[in-house]
Amino acid sequence: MSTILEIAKLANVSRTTVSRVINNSPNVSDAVRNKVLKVIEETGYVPSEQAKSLRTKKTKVIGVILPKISTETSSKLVSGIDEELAQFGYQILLANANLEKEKEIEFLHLLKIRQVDGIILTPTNADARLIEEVHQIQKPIVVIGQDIPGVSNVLYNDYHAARDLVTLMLNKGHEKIAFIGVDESDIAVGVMRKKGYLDVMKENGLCIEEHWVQKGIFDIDSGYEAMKRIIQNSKMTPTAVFAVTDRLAIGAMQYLKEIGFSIPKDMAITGIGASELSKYVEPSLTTVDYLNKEAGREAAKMILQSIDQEDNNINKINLEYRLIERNSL
Amino acid sequence: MSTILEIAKLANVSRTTVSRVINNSPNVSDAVRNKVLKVIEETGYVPSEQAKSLRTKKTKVIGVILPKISTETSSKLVSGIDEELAQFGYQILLANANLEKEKEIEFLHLLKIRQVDGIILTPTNADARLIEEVHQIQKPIVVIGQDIPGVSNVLYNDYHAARDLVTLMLNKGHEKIAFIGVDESDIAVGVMRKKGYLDVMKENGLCIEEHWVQKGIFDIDSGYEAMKRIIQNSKMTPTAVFAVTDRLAIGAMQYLKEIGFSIPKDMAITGIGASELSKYVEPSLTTVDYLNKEAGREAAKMILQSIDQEDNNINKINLEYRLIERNSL
DNA sequence: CTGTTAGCGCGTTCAT
DNA sequence: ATGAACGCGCTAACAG
Repeated sequence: MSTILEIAKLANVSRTTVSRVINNSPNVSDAVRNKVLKVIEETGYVPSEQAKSLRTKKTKVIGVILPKISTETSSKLVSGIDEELAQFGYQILLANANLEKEKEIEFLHLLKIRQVDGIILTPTNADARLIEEVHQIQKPIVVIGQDIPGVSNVLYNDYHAARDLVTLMLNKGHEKIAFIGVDESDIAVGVMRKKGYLDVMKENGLCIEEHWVQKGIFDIDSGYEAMKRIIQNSKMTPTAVFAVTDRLAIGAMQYLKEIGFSIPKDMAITGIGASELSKYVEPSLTTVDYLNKEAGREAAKMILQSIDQEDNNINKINLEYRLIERNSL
Repeated sequence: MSTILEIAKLANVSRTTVSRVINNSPNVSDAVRNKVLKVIEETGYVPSEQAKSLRTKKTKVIGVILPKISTETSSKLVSGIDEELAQFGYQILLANANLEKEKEIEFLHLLKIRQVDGIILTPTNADARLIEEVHQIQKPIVVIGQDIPGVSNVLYNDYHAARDLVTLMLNKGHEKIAFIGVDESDIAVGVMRKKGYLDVMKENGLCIEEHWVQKGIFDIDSGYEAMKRIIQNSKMTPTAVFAVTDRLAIGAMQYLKEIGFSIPKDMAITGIGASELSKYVEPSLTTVDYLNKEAGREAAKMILQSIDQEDNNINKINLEYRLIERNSL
């Protein structure tokens, strides 16, 4: 790896001039410019982004903290983020929290140390600890999916999506609707989607049997187990289930099929996420599409904006969602 | 962002001493050490990884170039890479080539100027241009999925997997077997899997009708279209199809279902990849699992090794694969 | 138009 | 055990 100084010597100019050539400064004579360019060409010299960053205080890198790296949601999100960032020469430094709350905070620090220009955080919780850390980061940051006060947010409309789905079930004639959720430290998925369910049920004077409300984690198996508990423990078997994610819903379907239930005749079912799977399972799953890629794009736009303008005005946007009616309901 | 100098002043010591404390040098008296640590604590000072890298020539960052970011394969791969790297404090700088050959090369350069400690490349081709660039990178590099001479490789056993699959079809009594592949600039998927198919057919004295061999890109729709062409143009309708990816296979299934074919009775079908989808489509798809996460892990191990040992010995490993027999055959 | 001088924030001899 | 001085590779004043 040659340095700018060597190029300068070889071209018989000062380092400054070489720097000017590299950065397309207009104040260089064509003769000198060509001479320098030629030397650069010959030596295969590439300037160190490293050293450059040290001076300019800009790294052109955005840190992205994901809850779990190998999920369809993350995948789409990153894809959207990258699409937007790439246009402006930014790259993504990945951090995988792997569903551990502590790691989210750890990475927040690590990314700061690495001098990233901005951070996009997708947390699975909205705990006080995290909120505090987010506030102390002193860097452009946008949080996806959890409403954290005082910072920019890209939010899914969890509450309304859940309401819409449950309402749809009601309209199809279901009254005994069970629920498969996740832990409530996750405000968006755990609390808001559940609230949507509870509110609609309440508003319609429908009562919910104790065992109808179950909790899983974010995978197919736990959906299977949750459904099993519903079937085995309920005094009155529900006619429909609302699962807060597609995977949970698909796990539930697995169990139902296993015990010989026909879907949606014996049991209707819905999920959230519009995963690719939801389209191809039998029967295809009624769900809502959160447009994750769009979310990623928006988050990227917001972070770039706050980097450019150096303003600290926070803004929140609520993403659209799309109800996809299919055959499981 | 405070600097090491400020800490030094506040603690009434030299920058050197602060540096020693940070790096756990033994040659510091406990009194001084505690004083410095206290100041660091109070100010919330964090050393700049940036500046540090400039001196040490190590960034603790590995660049990862992916063919396409939002695919299950990439997802698993990155997950495996990250799992391994995280243990040693390395992070991933992501680069999405988006199936454009030029971008793979572009990113190779970009990652180099960003001073990453190593590069993991997953190309979709093995063109001369790329090979040349890979050789000139002067950085630890490992290539996944394409056999590029002169560098370390993590390889899938494309040829044998294809052979196994086609042989399996033969054993089930099929003789008229069609093929859906991809472009042959992709040596691994395009050439080797096709060769596996052709060889087995030939060795068994089976002839292949012209229209039985079709090509798609890496998505479901193109599998649908390819299958359509096979059905519509073939003089003799095949009884089985071997698609080189699950998505292609699933697209083909879509078309077959649409025209009322029953799978596997009227037409058997197999894919490659063991995507989550393959498990849940109806009927479930016979495929081979390439253990992508494992591939990522291996690649990460190899890159770390060549960083540590500064040896340039290249090594190639062939990954195991697992045949998964399901109901589409 | 071009060069000189000064750092950016840190680690590392080499003295003391 | 501590500190002064130097340099990593680059950009940004300020002169000329």
